[in-house]
Order: sequence, then C-alpha cells, then structure tokens
Amino acid sequence: MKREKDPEKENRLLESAFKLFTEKGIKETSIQGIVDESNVAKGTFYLYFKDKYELRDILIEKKSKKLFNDAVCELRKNYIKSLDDQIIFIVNYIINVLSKNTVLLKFISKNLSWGVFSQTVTKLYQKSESEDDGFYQLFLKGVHEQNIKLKNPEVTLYMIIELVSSTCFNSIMYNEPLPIEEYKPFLYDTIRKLMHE
Amino acid sequence: MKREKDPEKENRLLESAFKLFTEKGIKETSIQGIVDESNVAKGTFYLYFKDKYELRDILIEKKSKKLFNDAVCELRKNYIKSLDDQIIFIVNYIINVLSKNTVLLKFISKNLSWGVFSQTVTKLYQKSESEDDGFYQLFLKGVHEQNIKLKNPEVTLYMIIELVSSTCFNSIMYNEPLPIEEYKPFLYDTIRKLMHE
Amino acid sequence: MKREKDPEKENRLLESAFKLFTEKGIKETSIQGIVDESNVAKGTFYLYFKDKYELRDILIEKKSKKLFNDAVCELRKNYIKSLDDQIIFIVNYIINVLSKNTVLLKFISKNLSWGVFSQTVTKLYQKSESEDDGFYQLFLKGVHEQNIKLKNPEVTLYMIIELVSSTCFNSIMYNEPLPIEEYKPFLYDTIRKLMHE
Amino acid sequence: MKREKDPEKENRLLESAFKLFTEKGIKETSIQGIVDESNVAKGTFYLYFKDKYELRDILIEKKSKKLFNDAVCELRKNYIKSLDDQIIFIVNYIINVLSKNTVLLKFISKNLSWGVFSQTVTKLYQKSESEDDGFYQLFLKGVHEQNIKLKNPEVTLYMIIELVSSTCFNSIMYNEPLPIEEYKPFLYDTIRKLMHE
DNA sequence: TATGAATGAGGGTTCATTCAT
DNA sequence: GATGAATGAACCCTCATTCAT
Repeated sequence: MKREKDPEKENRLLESAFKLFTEKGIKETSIQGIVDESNVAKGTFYLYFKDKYELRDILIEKKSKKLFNDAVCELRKNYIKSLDDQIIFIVNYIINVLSKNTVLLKFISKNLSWGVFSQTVTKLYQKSESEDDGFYQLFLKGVHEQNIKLKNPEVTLYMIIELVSSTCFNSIMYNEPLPIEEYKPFLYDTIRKLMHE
Repeated sequence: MKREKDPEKENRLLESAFKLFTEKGIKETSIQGIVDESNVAKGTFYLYFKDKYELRDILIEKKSKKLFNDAVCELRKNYIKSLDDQIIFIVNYIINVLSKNTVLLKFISKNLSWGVFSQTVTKLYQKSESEDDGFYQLFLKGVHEQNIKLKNPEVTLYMIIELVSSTCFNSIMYNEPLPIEEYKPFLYDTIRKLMHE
Repeated sequence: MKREKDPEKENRLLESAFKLFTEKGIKETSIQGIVDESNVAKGTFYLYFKDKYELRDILIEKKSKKLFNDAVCELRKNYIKSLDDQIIFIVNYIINVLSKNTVLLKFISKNLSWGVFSQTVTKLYQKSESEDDGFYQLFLKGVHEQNIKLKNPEVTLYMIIELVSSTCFNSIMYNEPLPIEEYKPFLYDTIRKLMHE
Repeated sequence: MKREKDPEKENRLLESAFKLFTEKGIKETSIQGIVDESNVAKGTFYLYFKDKYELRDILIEKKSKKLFNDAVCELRKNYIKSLDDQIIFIVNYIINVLSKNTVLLKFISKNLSWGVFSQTVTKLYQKSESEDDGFYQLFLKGVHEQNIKLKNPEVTLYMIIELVSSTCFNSIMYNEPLPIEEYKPFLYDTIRKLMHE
C-alpha cells in the first residue's frame, strides 16, 4: 500500500555527511553538499533529520559505540588479568583501528574534539545496563579488586584518556613527533606510571 | 600625500575580532560584525586583511606569543635552578593567566583547538632567533645540562604539552573532573614522573 | 470492487480546512496541515480537490448557503408583513449568528472579503430555482407588492448589503466604533431610510 | 568619498512592489518578484526594507496621504460652506481620482481592505498638527459649527466612509450594479440622509 | 482507493567581496 | 586611504505535487 522510508537512503545521507564533516568540519558542511553527495533531493534530507546537528549526533553515537564495543568485545576474548594490561589492550586496539581508518580519526578530531568524544564514550558506558560491562566501570572495578592504590581513580582515568587522545592524533596523522608505532612504548610506559603513583 | 595604514585601526579590528570569535566562533562572526565593533567601514577591512581566516591566524600568533613570552620572562626573574621546577613554573603561570582570562581560554578552545595552539607555540619557539631563549630550547638545554636521562626528550616535551593542554580546559571551565586548584597536584606529579623515566 | 469516494473523508477535509483557514488564512495553511487534521494521507487530498483554492470555494458556497437558508427559513416562521421588517429581521438574524460564531465571521473576513461574500450570496439567490424563494427575489417582489417607491430597487439592495457587511465586522470583532448591540439602532434606522427615499 | 543610497532605486522598488501587490496581493508577491521587476539585486532589497510588509506600510502611508491631501487641498480652493457639500466634494474628488487610477484602486482593495485604509486615513488625520485641517476634525468641527443634529457624529462618519468604500469598488471596476456616474446620485443622496437623521 | 516517501522549485535571508566615489 | 551601497551566490527550509506500492 505505501512506500517505506528507504534505509538505503538514510545510510547514504549518513555516510556522505560523515565524509564531508570529516573533510571540512560541520560548520563548513552545507545540507546542500550532503544531499548532492547522496544523490538525494534536498527535501528528502528533512524527512530523515531535523538538521545537520542531529545527523552529527547520530553519527557520533553510532561510530563511537561501535569502536568501543569492538574494543571491549575483543578484550573479552583474551582473558587478560592485569588492569594495566587491559587498559593498554583497549587503547592499543583503538589506536590500531584509527590508524587504519584515518577518515574516522579525522571525523572525531574535526567534529568532536576529543573532549566531546571521551565525554560521549564515558556517558555511554556509565549508563551501561549490566553493572560490569562498561569501560568506566571496568576501570573502577579493576582498581578496587586488584588493590591498586590511587588517590583519585577517576582523575587518573581522565588523564589517561586525555593524554591518549591529544597525543595520538598528530602521531598517526603526521608521524609527529614520532610515528605511532615508535610512540607507543612511550605512551604505554606513561600509562603504567600513571596507574602506580 | 599618501597616508599610511593606520595601526590604531588595525588594532581595533584585531581586538574586535578577538572578542567576537571568542563569543560566537569564527563561522558565526561576520565581517560586518567586526567592522561595526571597530567603527570602521566594511571596505576598510580588506585593506588590512585578506579575510577573517587570515585575521584569525594573526591573532593566534599574537596572543600565544605574548602568553609564552610573559611566562618565560617571569621565569627569568625567579632564578629557578631545577628543570622540573622551571617547567612546572611555566605551566603554572599559564594556567593562572588562563584561569583569570577565560575569554582568552575560550578563544583558544573555540578557534584553535589545543592541537593547533601547541603546534603554533612549538613552531614559534623552534625558530626563535637567539638560540637559547625559546621554551623548546630551554627544555632541551636543561635536559642536557642537568644530566636528565630521557630516551627522547622531544617526545617527553610533547607529552607534557599535550597532557596539560587537553586536561586543563575542562578543569578550568567546568571544574570537571576537579577544580583546577585541586587538579594541579595530580598534574605536577605526573609531569615530574614523565621527566624521570 | 471499486470503492466510492468517501463522503465522510471529504467532510473531514472540508471542516479541517475551514478551521485552519480561519485560524491562519489560506496562504499560511498547508495541505499537510489539512490532511494531518483530517487523519488522511496527503495523496488522498488530491482525490477530492484540485488544490486548496478549490476547497476554499466549495467552503464559501457551503457556508454562505447555509447561513442565508437558515435566515430565510426563520423568517418564514414569523409571518412578518412589512418588507422593512423582513429585511431587518434577516440582517439581525445573520448578525446574531455571526456574533456567536466569530470563527465563521473570521473565515469570511480572512478568506472572502465581504465583497466576495455578498457577491456569492447575490449570485446564489439570483439563480434560485423556484422564482420566489431567494433573498433577492423576496426583496424585489416585496418592493412591488407593498408599493414601495424606489428609483432603482436593485441599487438600494446593493447599498444595504454593502453597508451591513462593511460596517458590522469591526463592530462585532472589536467593538469599534461601537459594540454591535449599540450600533444596531443606527444601522436599522439607516436601512429604513434607504428604503424610503 | 562614499556612495549615497540611491533614491532612484528605492523608488523603483516601491513602484514595482506597488504594481505586483496590485496584481496579485501581498501574500502572493515574492521579494524575488519585486527585485526582478526593479532590476535590482536581491540583497539590495534588504538595504532599503526589512521585509515586504514594511514596504507595504510605507506604500499605504504614501499613497493615502497623497490622495487625501490632494482632496482637502482642492476643497480649500472652492470655498464650500455647507458640511454636506464639503463631504460630498471630498468623496467625489476621491472617486474621480480612483476611477482614473484603477491600479491605485486595486492596490487599496487588495492589500488594505477598505477597513485598514480608512483606519490609516483616520489616524493620519487625527494626529494632524494644526487643529482644523484633518478630515476627521473637519467633520466634527463642521457638525458642531453648523449645528447639525446627530446622536453620534463619529458613528455617522464611520457609516459614510464604509458605505462609500464598499460600494464604489464594484461600481468603478465592474459597473455593477451601476456605472459609477449613475451610482453617484444614489450615493450622495444617502450621504445627505445620513447627515440629517 | 489510499498511502506517504520523494521530489525540486521557490521563498526568505545572510554575507563576503567589489568598486564607484 | 576610506567608505558603504550594491551585488549575487549560497544557505536553510517549506511545500505542492507526483507516483510506486
């Protein structure tokens, strides 16, 4: 009887926007540009999204959810005991993904600022249903169970996330001040230090 | 007969733009807005700058130059010996300035991203004329003279700068995850650790 | 097999449109709005009407037919002899209906302009099937039978209709220059004068 | 030094809008249409007017001011004593102008509704500086000085204005129910009657 | 018959940039 | 050098209308 909203079209809009946000940033990306890239009429955009900011938020949630889910999922398969190693495993996993997928890296750096990104992720995993499957929870629980002495575990996690975020972008994108693979030892060393005051 | 470019006018344009960029961001600031604020005609803008992006870049250079110059200048007056203490002195100085001058902080966060900022600063002080008066030089020279053992001093400096940058904004602006004064001990502790692998 | 046009649906469309035209005027009313209000799909609209202007015209005819029919019908029940009194009875009846039903009044004023309205009404009753049951006929026949001396009865009727129309809207809606009840004596007085040159 | 706003351009915008408002009404007239007709860039419109409604209001004031000024001015030249004759002189003057200038007549009928028009005019002449040169004042003063017995002179004036307005449009434009010249006797007769209850 | 997704023309508005004065 | 009127491209958004289902 009636035509259904086309998920193919929605996806094309999302991916085109993703691409353009990545290349130029949100402010510089016009809806006209997005629909052109998607081979979709202008009016159609408004059938799926209120404006480009709604689209961005959907994109952020979608992309970061996947990234962190994959990381934690992979961790599960490896039965790593030590919290240090767990954290470094996750960081390493994410760095590897972003190294191969620099479009995603650019999207995150251009549109989220790592600040917003980590905020989103944190929020995402704070409200996780079962009590022990979030990144945030995983960290706090690990600190407690493995008897790690930290004055303020939350601040430590904050510093780790921010250090990784801000530091890795240049390294991956421009090999500055070092290529990422050479930088990793310094980074993981520092993470271990931060976790043992 | 020919009048020279009026430095008074140029300065008014710079400061008005600084104010508006800070309040609304670059994209949202119109040239009309800048010239209105400066009591200058629209056409005049183009006698001084190619467009608002050039103006922004000049502003970045000017503001960060001043910030770092002031910090190093103040350091000189205090005859601090240890490199750890020197670095922390400078970091502390800048944090204090930005805490009091959140307009400047916002400008940096809205228009630069800390990444661009530190890049600028680094560049600024790499090419510093006299060989020993830049922040960068100061650090490398200090490491050498005080016999500090670092595998790669440049990377250490990079990590320090990025950690400070990314970490302090939320703390100053939103007291998250801690107010800046409470966060400082954690931060300075970590800096010392980074300098003694 | 083929289903007929659903009069229920048509009516819902008419009444929804009536409501919206009244509230916002024609130009500001969208077809989307009409079908939403009617719980009908957008495409369905075009099965019943060419566009919203056709719908409006149907609405005009329908609403004004009813108004005048009711007035004349009520007159019949009251066995009033004198033509003056008959005309004033009808005018008074319509004023009373519109005073209580300002939605209808607004619809007429927003979408018809009183000019179109009276034109419609006049047309409506000129072509009335049986020769003596229209307002127009009623007036002309009355003038003849009751031996009223008028140079041009048609012009007199025209002046009465226009005077009433243009004059009563402000009075009912805004009490300007007088509330309708206070204005009535002036109006009916003038009507009587017009009918006795 | 600087270019001046071009009154020629403003006038072209006003007159083009006047023409289009007349032909299609305000709602149906687009700014695009106005600037096309004026051979002016779209942006230029906003240099002169906030939107088309501001333009309309300026047009109303301008056109009606002129019309009434001319009428009263002409009246002055003719030393007519009796108020009846004065009022009829002005009405006649305006009818004659509008008969020759049906574009103006259409503009008034399409965009103002005679209601708004008379309101404007009334306002215009109520606030007239010198105490006796407005139409409104002229009427009230005349009633008083010439000892004309009216229960409520304001209402009488209202009825006259509305009767003339609503009645003459059809007559001028469509010769319905009579050509204007043939209608005048009926109209002026009625005006005299209204002024002598 | 009925649906509502899709379309794209068209409207209002802003603004960087040019250029006559 | 300085001005600000003029331009027109580009943006966002709405909506009548079509048409596959």
